[in-house]
Amino acid sequence: MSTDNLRTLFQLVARRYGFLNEYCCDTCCGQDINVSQSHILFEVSRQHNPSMRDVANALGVDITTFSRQVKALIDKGYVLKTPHPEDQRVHLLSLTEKGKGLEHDIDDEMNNNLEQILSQLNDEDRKTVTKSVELLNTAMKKTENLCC
Amino acid sequence: MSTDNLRTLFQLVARRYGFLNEYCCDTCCGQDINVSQSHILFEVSRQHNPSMRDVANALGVDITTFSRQVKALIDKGYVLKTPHPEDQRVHLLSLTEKGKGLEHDIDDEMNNNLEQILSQLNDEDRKTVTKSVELLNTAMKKTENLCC
DNA sequence: CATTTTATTTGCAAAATGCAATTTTTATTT
DNA sequence: AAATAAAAATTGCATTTTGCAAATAAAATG
Repeated sequence: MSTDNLRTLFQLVARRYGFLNEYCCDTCCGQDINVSQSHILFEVSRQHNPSMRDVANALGVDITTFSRQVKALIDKGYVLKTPHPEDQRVHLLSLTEKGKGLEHDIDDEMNNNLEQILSQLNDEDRKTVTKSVELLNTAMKKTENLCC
Repeated sequence: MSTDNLRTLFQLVARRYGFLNEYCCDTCCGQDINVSQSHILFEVSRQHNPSMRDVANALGVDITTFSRQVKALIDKGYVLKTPHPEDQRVHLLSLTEKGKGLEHDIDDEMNNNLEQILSQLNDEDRKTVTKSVELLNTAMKKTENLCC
């Protein structure tokens, strides 16, 4: 069927998914936040009161760049930063109601678009893909030491 | 099994694949080129004598930024730019031998790492994943109007 | 032949990046 | 308990990246 190697297939899917991310980020918030800021919303929403470092590490970005992006999100009213009750060095991140709203909108839009993509497949293929993404997550998590 | 929604699963896989990309790019060329330049190598290698615009469009990047990144790749000896024989406005891109070598190294490294990730799966799951990436590519290609 | 369109490049200003150094707080050592 | 080291986060600063607007050059259109 396809003559492309594994890397090529992954590369193209990742690229197209990246386009979808940009598109949904734009659609949901105009130009109020950029894509890397939407990644921060996603990760803060996923984790429970993470520290700055937690999120920066998860996203694989430099902590100093991250610090400034978070400040931008705070200024825009999407994120809160509260000192850790037992360790004043640490600042915990959370989403404001506005931030939760935006993150929810983006998540919705992304899921809708992914549904639309998967709707091209028959039920069996669809299940195959869904299962594969889970398999991939598990396998990649185990192999995390490969890159970072 | 997993309680994450579709978007979350995709987001994490895409993120991890991005890490892999950075890692392989670093491993193969030190700091001689950056990740977006490696994307250019990948795309120029895939297409047959594409124009500037062809590649910029495929990668979804602004043509002016692209123009400068290509210039950097030319200066480093990875890419050639030759005028289109029938339309002097158009410049065709190709890889030098050095560029082909680097692209090949990165491709190799990426495939090896992906193999290592998939090696955690049994044969059936592995086939499931491989087939899914192909299915996804096809479905995403058809739905391309969604975002760009 | 004049005008428009297309491909690409540059000017320029804004944004993002990351290293080094700093500040603040906690942990460790003696 | 004082001194030192380590950790979390921020800021200074210089470099790189970005993208819009304008410019250039060549082809297409009228």
